[in-house]
Amino acid sequence: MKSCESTFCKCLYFSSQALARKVEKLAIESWKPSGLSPSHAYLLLLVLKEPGIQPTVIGEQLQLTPSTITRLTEKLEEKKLVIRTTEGKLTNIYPTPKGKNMEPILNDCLKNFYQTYSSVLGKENSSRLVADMNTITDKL
Amino acid sequence: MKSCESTFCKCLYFSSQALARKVEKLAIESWKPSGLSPSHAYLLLLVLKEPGIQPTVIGEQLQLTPSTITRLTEKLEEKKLVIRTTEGKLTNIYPTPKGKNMEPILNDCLKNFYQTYSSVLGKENSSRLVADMNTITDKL
DNA sequence: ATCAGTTATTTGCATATACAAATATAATCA
DNA sequence: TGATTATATTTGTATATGCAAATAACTGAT
Repeated sequence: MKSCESTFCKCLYFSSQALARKVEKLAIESWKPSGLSPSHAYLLLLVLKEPGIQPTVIGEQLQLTPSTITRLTEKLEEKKLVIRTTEGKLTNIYPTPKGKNMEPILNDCLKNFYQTYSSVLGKENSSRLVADMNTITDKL
Repeated sequence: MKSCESTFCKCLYFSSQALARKVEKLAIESWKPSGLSPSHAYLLLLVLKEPGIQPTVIGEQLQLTPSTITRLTEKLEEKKLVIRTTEGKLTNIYPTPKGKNMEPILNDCLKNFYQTYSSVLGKENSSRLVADMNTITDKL
């Protein structure tokens, strides 16, 4: 499957959407062993790295809106991987023991994902691309 | 809003998702004058360029699945911008007169969108980025 | 101490998209 | 010709995500 060749399809809209979808597929594949979707997995990784982290902070890190974080967290809570404690207007999210046990497998998945795409694209290329995309995201 | 700075957030998954979301927002803004979402607008542009084009072909061009094309087309049909005619297993999609009238405004939106992002990023940069992203999408 | 404004989180609703299954048609080959 | 396989499209269902509004709590000025 080649990318679109017509004039107007060669634009940032398609390129970015199409790339994101392809990468998402790859990511879903990579995280299958954990039983989590990439977003859930990244959220859990973040909670493991910073136990007690708050939804807003997670949202900034993952570049997702607060409501999305709420939804993702709910699901992780259902699966008993994290717990939320609320005091005042703040909510803290902590990993449960079950969540902590996931750490090694999550790291494996992450490493796998990284290796898969960087072997396809080359380490240089892929990290340059990532850097470029981040720069541009910030600029827009 | 700066991009994520933790190690594992600096990966292709986040970069591509975040970029796609930002670009989508920009695109939504650009296409507002047409009253269509970017996907609908691009689909209509394609139908205007190739009247009678088939869903499968559109899907290849826009890099969306057939079912998504069906859904997008349905909405354009509701708005009386296109019509579908089915003979045998094939479906042809044609612009209606009302759809044809949209062409100038759609082209304006397209031009606007393009100019907005290339003025932010620089013409060189943005077309290189698009090219890179397409290459990588094809490789993955 | 109270009221206005600000911040953090959640909820209700809407959208875009995909996958898998269903349907319908066409093509091939024995 | 008839059976099987392949192709095109649609439908049912599920997911991720966002926006806007609702809650709830904190902050600061008077």
